[in-house]
Order: sequence, then structure tokens, then C-alpha cells
Amino acid sequence: MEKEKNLRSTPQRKVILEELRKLDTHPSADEVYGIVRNYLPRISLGTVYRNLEILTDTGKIQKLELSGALKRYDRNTDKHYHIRCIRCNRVVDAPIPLMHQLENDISAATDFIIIGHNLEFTGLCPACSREKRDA
Amino acid sequence: MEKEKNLRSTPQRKVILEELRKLDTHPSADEVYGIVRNYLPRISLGTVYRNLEILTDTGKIQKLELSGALKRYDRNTDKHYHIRCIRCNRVVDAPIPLMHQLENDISAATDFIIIGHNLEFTGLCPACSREKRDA
DNA sequence: CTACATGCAAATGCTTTGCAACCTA
DNA sequence: TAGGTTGCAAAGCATTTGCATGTAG
Repeated sequence: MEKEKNLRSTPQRKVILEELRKLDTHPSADEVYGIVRNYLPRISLGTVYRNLEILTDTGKIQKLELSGALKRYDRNTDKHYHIRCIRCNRVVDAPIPLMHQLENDISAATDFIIIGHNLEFTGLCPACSREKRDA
Repeated sequence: MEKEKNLRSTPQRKVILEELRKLDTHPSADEVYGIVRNYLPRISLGTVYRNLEILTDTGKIQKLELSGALKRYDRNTDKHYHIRCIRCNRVVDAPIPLMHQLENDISAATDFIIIGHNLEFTGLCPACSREKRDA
């Protein structure tokens, strides 16, 4: 939510945000690219990256820094936790409340100025645990 | 801690592990490379990566998947949490106990098979917060 | 008009891999 | 001496960036 230059409303930016808002799947940049290309076949991957960055900076979406190679984007800008399937990489929201107190604990116990925290669970999603069992 | 083939003891592997055991700084592969080259000037970065992977697979060290681009390696193989300075990228251990119960909570509330969890704090380390204040 | 945006391609940065030579058990 | 290991270089992948062209305000 930084310096807000003079942001324009372009078809590319609009479609990226619209499509992201339809999803709760926390897509990667490449997945967003795949979806948006259905509407704007000539859009480039670079434009997708640039717009995801801008939408993040302006607080319209949230960039997730989860483990694993790819960054993912979340229409939900509230802080919350995630579960990642280590087999299919699906990411879903974790149904536990935010633990604000943790940051106070760390602040009290160290000389760091704490800015945030990030909690991620890893496991097997229902589909993958079923497949694994039947394998 | 996987299939243990017939692992050999090479000078490269020995030095990498020895040096890692001297550090509590959670170095990246490239930092390990820099250190180890003092002893083995002809070692290659590829060898460092391969050995860090093998040492991780055999449970001698731990690979940390923190946010930020680089993976880091930890001589301490016990599960624990970390704080990362967003300015200088230094990583230190977080002085709070492991919260085993979280995984049970998530297991009870979802259909995922939970395997682990990862908690990372971000902030400014003492040195960086001082510099920022004085800036 | 004039910044900001886009498409394209090249570049970047971290990590992995193919391969021939080498070394450990 | 067999098969894991190494150095080197090239390849891989996600992401970023330079640049000429396009376009929203």
C-alpha cells in the first residue's frame, strides 16, 4: 500500500482483478495468466506479473510468500493462515483464528521490531490422501 | 531421512557439514559455498547444493523454506521457529516454544492429513532498526 | 499530450542437471 | 572396480526488466 502514482484503469488490470476475485484458490502468476488469456489472448506474462505487483502494493490483493517455489495471490487481504498440500500444491485457508499475541511475545523476548508473522501448515489434501491410500 | 543409498564420505561433504555445525546463522547455499571455498578452493557450487540436499535427506541438517528467494540451511534439526529481518535478511531462531497443538486443531477442523507447520516472523533486527532510526 | 502501461524478448537469480573424469569403499 | 561424487557448464524456472509502441486521462 505504497506510493500510489497515477494509476490507470486498463483492460488488463481490470480483468486480472475481476478474475482473482472470483477465486479462492490462491493462484500463481502463471495460473492467473492462463485464466486471463481467455479474455485477453494477447496479454503477456510480464503484464500479469506487473499488475499483480501493483494490485498488491495498492492493497487490492495479497501476495502470499509460502514455501515452495511459486508466489501465490489471494483476493482476501485479511491476514490469515494457509494449508498447502505437498502433493498437488493446492492451498486453502486454515480454519484457525489469527494469533496476534505471538508478535507481542516475540517483541518482548527479542530486540527485533516485529512487523508480521506467517503460519503455514503442510499436509495432504483430501483428494491426495485418498489417492495415496488407494495407491 | 530417505533411502540411504551407499553414501560416501568425501572431503567436500565433510567440510560442508563441519562448517555448518559452527554456525547458527542459517546460511544460504551461496554463503556455504563462500565459506567452504576457504578450505576447498576448487569446490563447485553444484557440489554444495548436492551435498546440502543429501545432508538434509539424511537428517544431518535442516533445510528452511522461509519466505524470500533463498533457501537456508540449519545445523539444528529440531523443529523451531524463525525471525527474518526484512532489511538485511538475517535469520535468527524465535524464542518461543513449539505449538504442537496447532496441528491437532487443523486436523480436527479440516480433511487434510497434516504433516507439519511453519511459523516465521518478519521484522527489523536490532542493527537494522538502529540504522533506520538514525537515517 | 504525457505519463503510465503493454507486449515482447532478453536478462536475472537461484537451483538443478548432464556428462566425463575421479575417487571411495 | 563399481558406483557414488566431483567440477564444469548448460539448462530450468520463476520472476524482473529494457525498450519501443500504445493508450488512458
